[in-house]
Amino acid sequence: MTNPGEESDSFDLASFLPFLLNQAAEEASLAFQNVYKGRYGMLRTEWRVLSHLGMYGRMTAKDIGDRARVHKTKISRAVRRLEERRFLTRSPDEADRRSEILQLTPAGEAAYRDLSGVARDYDAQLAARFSPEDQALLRRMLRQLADRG
Amino acid sequence: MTNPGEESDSFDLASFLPFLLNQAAEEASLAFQNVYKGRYGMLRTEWRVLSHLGMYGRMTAKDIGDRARVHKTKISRAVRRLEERRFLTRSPDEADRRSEILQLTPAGEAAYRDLSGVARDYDAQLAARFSPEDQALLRRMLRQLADRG
DNA sequence: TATTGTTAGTTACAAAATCAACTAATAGGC
DNA sequence: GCCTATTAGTTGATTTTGTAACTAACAATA
Repeated sequence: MTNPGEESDSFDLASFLPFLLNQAAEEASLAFQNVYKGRYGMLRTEWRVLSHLGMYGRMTAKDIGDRARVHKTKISRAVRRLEERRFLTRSPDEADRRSEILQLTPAGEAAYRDLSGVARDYDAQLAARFSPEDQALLRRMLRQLADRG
Repeated sequence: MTNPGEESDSFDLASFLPFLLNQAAEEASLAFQNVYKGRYGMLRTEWRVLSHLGMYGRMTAKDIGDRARVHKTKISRAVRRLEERRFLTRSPDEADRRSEILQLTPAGEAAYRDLSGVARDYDAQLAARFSPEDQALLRRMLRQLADRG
C-alpha cells in the first residue's frame, strides 16, 4: 500500500510548474480583473480583445485570436458584446469578405486608455517585488514557456 | 484621436504579467491535461484533489480547498465524481461530523502513482530549458506571486 | 440551555466555456 | 470555369463554472 509522502520520490506538487503557474496567474489576474469588471462590466476575453485593438490598431477577429491564443467562438462572442456596448465597430474587409475589420470607437479607446494605465501601474506593482534583473528574467522565462509548450 | 502603438506610453501588453502568466500557465498545463483527461477522464480539479490526497494523505474537502485554493463547490463536485469512479472513499470525521475524511482507494493510489510519475517527468522537461539556478529562481518568484497577490 | 454566529458541505440556478455543425467566402488544382 | 478543400466567423447544444441559498453541525456566550 502506498504510504503518502513517502512513495512520491521526487514529485513535489507544490513545486510542480503547471500548478505554480496557475496559482500565480490566478492570483495576479484577480485584482486587475476586478477593475475592468467593475468599471466596464467586461469579461476577460473582452478586455483581451479591447487591449489588442488598443495596442495594435485595426485587426480582424482571426488576428486577435491568433495573437491572444483565444478560440474563435470566444472572440466572436466578446466582439459582439463589445459592439453592443459601442466599444468597437466592424467594417467589411475588402480584401477578404469573410472577415471584418474591427476598430475601437472613441469610447473604446477611452476605456483602453483608462485600463491600460491601470494595467501599467498594476504590473509595476506586481513586479516591484523583484530586482530589475529578476523581473526581466521572469518575463523572458514566461515568454519561453508560453511559446509552444 | 488615439494613435495605436503610440499613446501607450510604456504599457506593453506582451509583457504584462497577468497576460504572460496566463499564457504560460495554459501552455504548460495543456500537455499534462491531455494525460489525466485521456487516461482517466479527469478534469483539472479532479486531478488536483487526487494529487493532494496522494501527496498528503487523508484529508477533508476543506483541507484540500485551502491548500489548493479551490472553491468548495468545485471540490464538492470533484469529490463526488472521484467517488463515483471509485478513486476515493469518504468516512465520517469523528471529531467533526460536518466533515468527512477523504482517502484514496487502491485504484486512486494507482492513478496517483501513474500520474505523478508523468507529472515529475513533464515538469523536468518543462524546466529543462533553464539553468538549475534559473529554475529555482522561477519557482521562487512564482510562489511569491501566488502568495496573496 | 437558548441564542446567535460561524463553518463544512451540498444543491439549484445563472453565467460562461467547450464542441460540433453550419454558412459564406476563398484557394488550389485540374 | 468547375470541383474539392480550407478558412472566417456564427450559432446551438452540452458541459463546466460561479453565485446564492440552504442544511446540519459546531462554538461562544449570556
